[in-house]
Amino acid sequence: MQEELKLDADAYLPLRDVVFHTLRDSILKGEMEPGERLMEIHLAKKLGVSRTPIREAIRMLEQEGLAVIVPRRGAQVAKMTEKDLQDVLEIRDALDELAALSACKKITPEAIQELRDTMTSFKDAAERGDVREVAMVDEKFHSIIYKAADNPKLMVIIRNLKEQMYRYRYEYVKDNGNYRRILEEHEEIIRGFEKKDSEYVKKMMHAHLENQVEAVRDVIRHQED
Amino acid sequence: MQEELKLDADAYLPLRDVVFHTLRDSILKGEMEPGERLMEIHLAKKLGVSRTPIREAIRMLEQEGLAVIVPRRGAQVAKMTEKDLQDVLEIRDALDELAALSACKKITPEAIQELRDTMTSFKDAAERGDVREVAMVDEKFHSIIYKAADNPKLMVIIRNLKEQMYRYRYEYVKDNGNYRRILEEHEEIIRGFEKKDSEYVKKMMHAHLENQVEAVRDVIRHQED
DNA sequence: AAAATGCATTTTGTATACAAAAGGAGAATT
DNA sequence: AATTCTCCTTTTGTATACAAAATGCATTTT
Repeated sequence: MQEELKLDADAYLPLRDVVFHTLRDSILKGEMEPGERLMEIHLAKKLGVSRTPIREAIRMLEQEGLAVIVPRRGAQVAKMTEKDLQDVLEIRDALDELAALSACKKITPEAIQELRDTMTSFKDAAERGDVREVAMVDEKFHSIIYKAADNPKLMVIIRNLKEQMYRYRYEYVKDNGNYRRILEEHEEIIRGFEKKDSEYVKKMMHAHLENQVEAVRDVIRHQED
Repeated sequence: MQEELKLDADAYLPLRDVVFHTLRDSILKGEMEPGERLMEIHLAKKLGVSRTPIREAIRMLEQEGLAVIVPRRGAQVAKMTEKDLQDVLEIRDALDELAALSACKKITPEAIQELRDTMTSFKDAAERGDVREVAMVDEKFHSIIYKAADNPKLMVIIRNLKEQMYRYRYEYVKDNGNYRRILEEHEEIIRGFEKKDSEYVKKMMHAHLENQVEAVRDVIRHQED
């Protein structure tokens, strides 16, 4: 009796969440382009639900910075200028530094081992040329650090910022030439954690982000509006 | 004909915004306490509108971190533990540093003069014992810096974080003993801007925030749950 | 007495209806 | 030809109705 209690905890999901995830993925994958209008009735018909959950999902998207709502005029997929992106990256830089410093103080040997494990997965995926996997492992590496920083609110903010850049980031990890560099930087960061050398970690984390900055900037610069 | 076009631009405000502001003020003023339930029908009757704008307002409050929604169970005014507050302050510290550094690079002589002007207003208000005015002027001082940093997204995030602390901050400025210290710190920060000395500004800004941290921590520590 | 069950009530989730504003196309005016 | 005006369509804002889940309480059961 005791074992089968725990049947799928998220069997029920409010429609607004389903719609939210659907639209969010669409936007992040680039299926819906920046500037594209999000019309309630249209989306409602397309997804087979009423306007209510659509409206709520759109508001959730706005909260994530993925949609912009103008009263009485509806919502559209958020556009980003190069300046916007630069602004976001500046904030991420500051917050990743904070996360790294906090993590440096609090990180456990187990978490450091986890970081090492991701390195192995990263190498594997890189050798296999599995781009999606590489991206996920990279993501995981940083998640471990955020978790070690032990500041949930910080995590939420960083996740939000990342999401806003996500659309423009795709290209970066694709570029195989970067794998080696990323790997080395991760290595350095781990070393910093082991030595509990805050200043070192800080410097390495900035350098690590700096490369992404460059890459993303290229992507956005070459896109046509 | 030309002149009377521009009659009050915000004559029309969606009800959701009106409700949002009403509830937000209630929460910030402490009229609605942390943990208090936000029930749709109840609020709708109380404010004389339907559930729809109430729901949307509640979702906006969640976005600001002032409410917490649990699906199928409704929303309540967000509670904050000391740890939560500490986390928020940590982030604010990092972002205020960023803002100050950016501002230091970009600030104009005019903006510096504006900062000086707020000093005068601050002294005035302090002498008159006008607590509300003191708080507003202090707010303005920092707003000038955020504006000079020229990063709208940063501004939004900081405003959000401030809002989450607001309820717990009231007591701080009330304490007259702090006026002098605040004034001196502002003075130092301005000096840093004038010298374009990033490191100095950074140090002063941290010190400035540190005092708030202490004060707010006291407040939350002495509150009963 | 404690735990489990069932029922009534409350509350949220979703759909739908109607009102009001915005947008666009074509006719009328200059 | 350009501008204004009017009407029609589209779209959002708000209210309301109904369904489904959660909650609380009394009752039953152990």
